[in-house]
Amino acid sequence: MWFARDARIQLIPLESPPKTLCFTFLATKFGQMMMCVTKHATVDSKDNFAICVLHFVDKSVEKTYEEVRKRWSKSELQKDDATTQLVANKFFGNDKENSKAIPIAILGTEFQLSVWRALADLTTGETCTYSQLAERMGRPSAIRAVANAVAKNEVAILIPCHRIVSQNGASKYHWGADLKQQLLAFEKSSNY
DNA sequence: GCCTATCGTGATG
DNA sequence: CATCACGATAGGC
Repeated sequence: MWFARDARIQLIPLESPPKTLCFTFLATKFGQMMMCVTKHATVDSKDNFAICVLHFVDKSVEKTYEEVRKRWSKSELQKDDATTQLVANKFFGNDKENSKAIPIAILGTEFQLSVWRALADLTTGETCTYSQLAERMGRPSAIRAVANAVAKNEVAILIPCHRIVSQNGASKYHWGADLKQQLLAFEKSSNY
């Protein structure tokens, strides 16, 4: 499983943590991932599921689960392969047409939302430094704060935090700097 | 390489 | 509330 190139996303701010999160583990091109989806009331449609969490399993499923559980301690995590897989197929299927933007439910401060929205503006393969991003947001001196917010992104790939690199090439990543490089290399290659 | 300015967050009392 | 420590930084030396 992988995502369509230039997939469009729709960010839906949450006012409070969802009561329940359905989750499953998915096999992807770059390894196993944990995905959580939630019903949200903001969109008026019958299939109103939004993606809430998309984490790489870099150590073990237990570790990943534990991390997500801690972050979403107010929500009940419910193993639900069927529901989650349904959402995944709907938006990530190879043969699906991605006419619809992928709904992503996010919970964060105003500042964090603005950082994540800025991330969503980056195109596939495009990179940007932390300071450039800060400047783009009109907060040129809030570089460290921007980095903090970038690091707290819960939805890997779709909210492309891997496209932010440091000015000297150090370039850290929550799930490993090497994975970040792989992702960027892949985005720049022609076989996306 | 080390030093420091910088600023939003979360923890703590 | 007030304070504090902490970064996926950057720039000066």
